[in-house]
Amino acid sequence: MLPHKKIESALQSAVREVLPDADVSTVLVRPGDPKFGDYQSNALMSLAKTRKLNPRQLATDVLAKLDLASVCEKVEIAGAGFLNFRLKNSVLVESLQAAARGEHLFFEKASSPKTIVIDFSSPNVAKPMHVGHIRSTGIGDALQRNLRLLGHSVISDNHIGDWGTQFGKLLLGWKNILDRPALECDAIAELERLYKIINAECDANPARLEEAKAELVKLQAGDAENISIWQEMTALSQKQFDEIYSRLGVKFDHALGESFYNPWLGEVVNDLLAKKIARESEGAVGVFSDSSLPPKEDPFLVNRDGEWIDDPALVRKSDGGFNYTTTDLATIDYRLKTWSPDEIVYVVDDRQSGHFKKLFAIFARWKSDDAKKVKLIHVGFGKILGDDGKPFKTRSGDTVKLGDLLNEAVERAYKTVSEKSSELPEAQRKEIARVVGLGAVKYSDLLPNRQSDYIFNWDKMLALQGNTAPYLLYAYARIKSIFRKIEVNLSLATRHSSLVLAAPEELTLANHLLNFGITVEAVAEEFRPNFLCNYLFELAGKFTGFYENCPVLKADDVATRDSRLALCDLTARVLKQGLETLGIETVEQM
RNA sequence: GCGCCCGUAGCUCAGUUGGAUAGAGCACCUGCCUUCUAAGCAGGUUGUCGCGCGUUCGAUUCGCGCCGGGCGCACCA
Repeated sequence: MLPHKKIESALQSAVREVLPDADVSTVLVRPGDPKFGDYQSNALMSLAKTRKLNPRQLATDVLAKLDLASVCEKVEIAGAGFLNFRLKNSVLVESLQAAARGEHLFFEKASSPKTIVIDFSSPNVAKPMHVGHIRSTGIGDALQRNLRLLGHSVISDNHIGDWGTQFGKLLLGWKNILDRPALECDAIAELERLYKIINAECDANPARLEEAKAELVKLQAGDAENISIWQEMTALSQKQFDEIYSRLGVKFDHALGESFYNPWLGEVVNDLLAKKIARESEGAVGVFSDSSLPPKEDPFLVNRDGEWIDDPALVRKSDGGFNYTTTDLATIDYRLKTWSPDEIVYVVDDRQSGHFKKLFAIFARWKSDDAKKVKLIHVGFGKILGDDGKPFKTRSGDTVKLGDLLNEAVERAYKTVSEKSSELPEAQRKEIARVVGLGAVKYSDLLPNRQSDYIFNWDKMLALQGNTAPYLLYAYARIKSIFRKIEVNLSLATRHSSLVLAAPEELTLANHLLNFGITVEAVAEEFRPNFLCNYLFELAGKFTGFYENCPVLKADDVATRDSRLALCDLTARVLKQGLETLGIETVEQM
């Protein structure tokens, strides 16, 4: 058990002795200001507050029942009622040695693993994946990796947009103006061309729009020719998706697109109608407010000029077609029946938060028993902006294609690595550029708090100074460089050497290694990969402090050298594991 | 109009149950390569945490009201 868990557990039982009815689940310890100790807890102050007790007195009482002699130095009460803990050096050393022996890597599997469906990426068929997809794809992948690391059973599902009104226009275009050679050359570009032309025609000419709608109706009715064309378009798009995902190293357990749920949509609407959850309105079918909430909190009401009016979620259009709410309801139902998850997590743009509020509310009304068994979570994120603070576009005003973006990142990284490390063979520089370029894009997207919009900046993400992927990869490469300079069997020997932690930089680094688990748990708790980014940046910084001040290969004696080698090795392993959890590869040299 | 999100150093952003003196990077200045990768490090300067009120022993964090910005608001997803 990791030291902070031992402290927590002892503290919780001490609290139970003093306050038998207290909920100790919030009695936690956190890394604190090193000046006060290695860990601190402020939980007693909030406990005292709700019970109107004197916080310092409560701390004193709890302290009297607290037995941590084997783990900590003397526990101190400070300020209004903080508890400060400082680990015994022997405990710190033993924890690192256990890690060096391969017994753990400073994190523990969840005590009660959950089954979690995570829904992310969701690109659209017949459209190029664009820069915006990096957000859902990168955050979603980092979260699935993080949750898996903690031992949860994760089912990732790519809810591809392979069904919907755009196919009416695409079919019309395919039948009338398809350029076969162009399709074979660049399928997505050709499909995009068809869509743009027909879309413009539909805007200008209502008759054209009717033609497109007719194609859509035929498709939805199962017309053989239209189905066959649709299948070809889907297959061509899947090739594009596979190529991007393979570059990004992103894997899905399933890719059940919208079309998969098509057979159940009619039933969903009929059931909603039968249960009086939905009703007809202006020829469409929608779910309206059930007046169970005050208007302000009711997702099915909106205020127009001082008056609360209906803002329903439509589940069937007046032309008989279905909306994405219908598909999403069928999807939740399918997922519950198929996987019985504890949670379903949607990594989708924050602008759709209104949709998810409605969706979750409808599901709770539709299948209230099932809804109690699952937590539906919308993990939203902000937009990517350009220098001007407006949505990130190319110079000509088009959306930036994801493939182009990745190419440019790798090219820029190649230029830098060729300048800085011209002595490396070209093939190796290319590989470094690939890892650094892709890592930089992913990392810069994961670093900001996901809720906020962020400004895209090539120079910043590829900079080697500051909180960037290249900086972290560089720290890793410097460690690996040390190991290249020693014999192989010596590096094996260090795994069993005993550690001596004496220099302040060694202690700081060692303590920080111990916080890896707290960090990945926080990421999983709040679905915020940026916590891990910041942890790794601090780790790299603390390693650099150690690296500058504590010679490893030229240490004064063999024991110190081996101890420091072990510390280097552990740091490298945590960096590698952390980056891998963010979906970022490492290089041995750069 | 109503709802949601945001407002922290000159710029870009962190800030984990409310907690101890609010932090990074960039930029600017000064140093450090006959010692493990200088793509690095050390030091210096930088704040009415949008404004006000409230809750609290304690508020950047919670509540209310303003101001400023973004997004959303029935047959697209």
